[in-house]
Amino acid sequence: MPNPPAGKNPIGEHRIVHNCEACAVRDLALCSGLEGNELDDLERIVTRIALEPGRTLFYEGDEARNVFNVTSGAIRLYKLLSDGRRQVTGFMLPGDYLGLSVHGIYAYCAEAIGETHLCRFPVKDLNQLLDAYPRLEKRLLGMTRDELAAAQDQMLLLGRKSPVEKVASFLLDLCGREERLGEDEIDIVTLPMSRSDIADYLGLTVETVSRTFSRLKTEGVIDLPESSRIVFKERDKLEELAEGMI
Amino acid sequence: MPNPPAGKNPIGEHRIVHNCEACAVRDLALCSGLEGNELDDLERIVTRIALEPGRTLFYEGDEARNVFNVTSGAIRLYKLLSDGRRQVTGFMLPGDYLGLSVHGIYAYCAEAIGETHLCRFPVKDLNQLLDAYPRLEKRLLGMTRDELAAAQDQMLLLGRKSPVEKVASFLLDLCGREERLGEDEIDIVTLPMSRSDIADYLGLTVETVSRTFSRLKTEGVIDLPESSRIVFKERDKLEELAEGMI
DNA sequence: CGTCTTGTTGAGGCCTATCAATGAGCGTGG
DNA sequence: CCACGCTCATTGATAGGCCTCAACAAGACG
Repeated sequence: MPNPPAGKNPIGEHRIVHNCEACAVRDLALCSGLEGNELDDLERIVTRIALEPGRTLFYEGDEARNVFNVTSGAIRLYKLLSDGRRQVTGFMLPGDYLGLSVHGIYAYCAEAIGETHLCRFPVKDLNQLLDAYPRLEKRLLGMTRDELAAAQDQMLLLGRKSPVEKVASFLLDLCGREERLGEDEIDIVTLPMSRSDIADYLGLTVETVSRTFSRLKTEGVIDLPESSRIVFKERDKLEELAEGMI
Repeated sequence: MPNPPAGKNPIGEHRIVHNCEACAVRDLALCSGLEGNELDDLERIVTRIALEPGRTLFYEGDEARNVFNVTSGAIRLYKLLSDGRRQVTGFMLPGDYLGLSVHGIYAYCAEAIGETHLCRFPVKDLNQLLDAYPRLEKRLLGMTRDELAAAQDQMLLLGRKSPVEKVASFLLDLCGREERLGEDEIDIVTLPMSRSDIADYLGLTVETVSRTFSRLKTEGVIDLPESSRIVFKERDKLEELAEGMI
């Protein structure tokens, strides 16, 4: 079931895996735990799309016609204040599901960070499947619940943690997620997002984020071979920092 | 519907309204939209409980055996850091549902603010009902989704809003919720929680919260006849403040 | 090689946290 | 009934940390 052009680069698309069975995020995504008919029916309503870096998937306030599953790349979700202040509410990595809507309206903006591939499901069709396959609905509930729990952790971070604690938590969290994706380079994190994205995610400024990275490097807790690669040199200390135990 | 002693006093329990049909939060809670058999079965597994002020319902990390629906009073949900810093992640009012768990473990602490009544549902029993009644599962998904959207708003608040903007947003939000509960005193909000609760909810200190209330009062935006009663004198301005438009 | 974007580092000021004192409300007990 | 002590809220003074502004460095790209 190929394939849909998006962005300027439709060529990339036919390289995308076409069937759920072989999908890289098979065990993480919405489709996790489904079998046979369920998967076939899901596949019937899915469209694979690709986004080039910086491309907007949807805006807060748009009519929520679709939900998505990231299969590769990364998406930033964010909300804006009228004067341009931005809060990144999440980074969606392969396996993550996005498209939260309230009253049929998207609750945040979604933008591709790098080149990103997603599965797109029309809400209308998906709702029918939810009725037919309780397991799918349970999966959706589970993913929503997990995301809510993550949001609560983030509230603790935003409201009560210091900049170092925020950065340490962020790095460890990202590391955990990359591990779950099968990245076996333990203790090395690759940051797909910019300092400005990180700052807006942690409720800080770019300068503070940058200074904090530098400080952690100076103290020997991390190494920073490139600006987008973090090596954990003292994971224990990082974990203590993240929990405010230092 | 009087009134109930609590905590140590199981006697209170039988005084609480016994049937969902007559429940005050019938249209807000988990049970909203259910009928006949569904409601009967739900009623079969429910226990009404009462909590005195300050009483803990459960701790973060406890095994999550139950979920709850607030029927009267108010609950604060919070998370703690090892050194005692606290982040209140939400205030649960009548009609709200609580008991979020991940891997069967509660994701936050829950404490009664004032005298509070709740419906308690054993997760085990509820899960069986979810299988039998898709509508109930949809309702649960809907409530979880709404709460996730609220959490994202709160992230924006915590990460990017100034103290005045935080307080203004908080007051308006609370007002909206009280209105939905049928409080018809428009433009008057009764705060069930302390300044310290508010501070820990907004990522501020008590002093800053107090100063901000005073400032809003001085500027004529609100009135403050008692420390727990807020009168909106210029709602428009408050709304502008909340969205950072001033 | 120049330009643009992104990241890092520096200097300074403002805002909020901190520390401290006072005031208000409430229950208890004299 | 009022005095007392307790908790909670408010207000004041101070200081420290993060943001702001600014300059510089490092890549990315044509």
